Amino acid sequence: MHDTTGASTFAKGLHVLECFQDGSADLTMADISRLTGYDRATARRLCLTLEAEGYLIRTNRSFRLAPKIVALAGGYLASHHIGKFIQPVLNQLAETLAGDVALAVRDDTRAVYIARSAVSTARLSFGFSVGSTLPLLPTAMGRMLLAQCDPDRRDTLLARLAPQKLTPETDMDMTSIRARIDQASQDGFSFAKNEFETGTAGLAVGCGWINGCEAALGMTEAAAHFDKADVFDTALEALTKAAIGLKRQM
Amino acid sequence: MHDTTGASTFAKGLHVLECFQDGSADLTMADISRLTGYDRATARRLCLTLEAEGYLIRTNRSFRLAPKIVALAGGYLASHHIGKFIQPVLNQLAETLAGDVALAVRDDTRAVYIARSAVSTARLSFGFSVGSTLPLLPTAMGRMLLAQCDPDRRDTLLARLAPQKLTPETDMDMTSIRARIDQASQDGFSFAKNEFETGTAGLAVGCGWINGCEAALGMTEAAAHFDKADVFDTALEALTKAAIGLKRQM
DNA sequence: GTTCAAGTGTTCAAATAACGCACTTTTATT
DNA sequence: AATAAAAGTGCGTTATTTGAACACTTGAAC
Repeated sequence: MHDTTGASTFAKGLHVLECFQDGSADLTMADISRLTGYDRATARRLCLTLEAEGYLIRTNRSFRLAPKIVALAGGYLASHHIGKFIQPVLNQLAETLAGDVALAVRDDTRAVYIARSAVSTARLSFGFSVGSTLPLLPTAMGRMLLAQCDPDRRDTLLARLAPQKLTPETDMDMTSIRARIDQASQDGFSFAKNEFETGTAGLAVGCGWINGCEAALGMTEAAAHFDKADVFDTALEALTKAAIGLKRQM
Repeated sequence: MHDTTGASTFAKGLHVLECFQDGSADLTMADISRLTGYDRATARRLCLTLEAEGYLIRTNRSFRLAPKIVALAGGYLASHHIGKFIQPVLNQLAETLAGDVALAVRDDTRAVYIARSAVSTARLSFGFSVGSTLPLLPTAMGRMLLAQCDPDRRDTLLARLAPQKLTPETDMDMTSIRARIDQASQDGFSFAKNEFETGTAGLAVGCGWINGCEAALGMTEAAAHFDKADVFDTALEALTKAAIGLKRQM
């Protein structure tokens, strides 16, 4: 039975690469065989190919990602002018708000940071960087991204997603989450506090589409920071303005 | 003739992905077939697999990178604590120097930016981002990376590299370049001006190794900026101090 | 030092996935 | 309408991938 519309060996190899996605530093061939479910011999061939092609580095018996993968991501960032046009806007915004801001796009059921800026006086180092991912349901970013999807797409996605209790305050009720997304769609912004990580809050506004992917611009801060209404309003206004500037360039 | 120590189909697929590395926005299947030399049918199977796995997005007949590749790069960055520990140091440094700083590692014959920070008052937007690559020979970053290689590795690399005339001032003499690298190795820093891009200069210091890859910390500025000796000295000192702080965390 | 468990390397015949040609269809251009 | 370039399809051939079996290495425990 031939399926001439795909290369299954290649797909398997990509699955091996994806094992390293969540930052798990070191994986042995045996780990990868278990994670992917492929035979040990198969996992071995794929790992060796990745090593030969410069995507993995081996030390003793464990493999790690090589920086080559970052260069590939650079292709995405360059083709969308992230360095040249987007990043300066985010730097400006971070300084204005004296905080931590990021631009994210939706990749299937998660948000991916594609640019980020923070001032050194930021109260916390959240540990996010370009390439960091966030779940869609419990974050302002994620909800704003969902709010930007057309209704069909949004329904399809929501049907595939189930809330996970990340903190005591994570909203676990899909009806309620759906309502917040609808609200975000109307308001043009979304706010979430203590739902993803206790003590932190996020505020996000829509930012158009990047090559067909919904984009959102957001700010992450200590939860208490947004308590004063004027702080919230200032941030929202600055984000909104910046988003308009960004949309013009994409 | 079997070679059981590799998966050639997988390697071909990776080569297809690499076509998008240099920021070429859109490629058709025919483009990819030409670029890789693979039969059109082969290129098609690989492209469709990449699309199905979420790495490429198709619009009409052209493919572009999807943000998923950025999330994979995030795995590299997270496993090396770039967001949490390295980035804050770079932010601080960029503010101190009121400029554009970056941490790069060597990936074979090029430098890859793995973190970057700039203040919004920076005179120019150089257009670099995480994932941007630089040639090793005509840049301060690249020379500093080569300076950190052990002599054997350095020789092997230099034998594979040929200078390219990027500006009228690009040093094209390998003997001279080799001398500058030796100098960098002794001094602990490297400086290059107008060799990569007219009007810009770079200053870089060594920054240890990240998972076996040489790393360097550098600053990019308008060429004239470094003319005053005290500016140069201040920058060098700040870079050196920051590099020591970074090395402690890696 | 010995034992054991877990991981790794190697081989080979069988299975099957990939190949690439030839042909058709679609799309854009003139 | 005519043309060229790109994309999609089917299929016999080929060669790559597969996975079980066996051997080797490593490191921890005792």
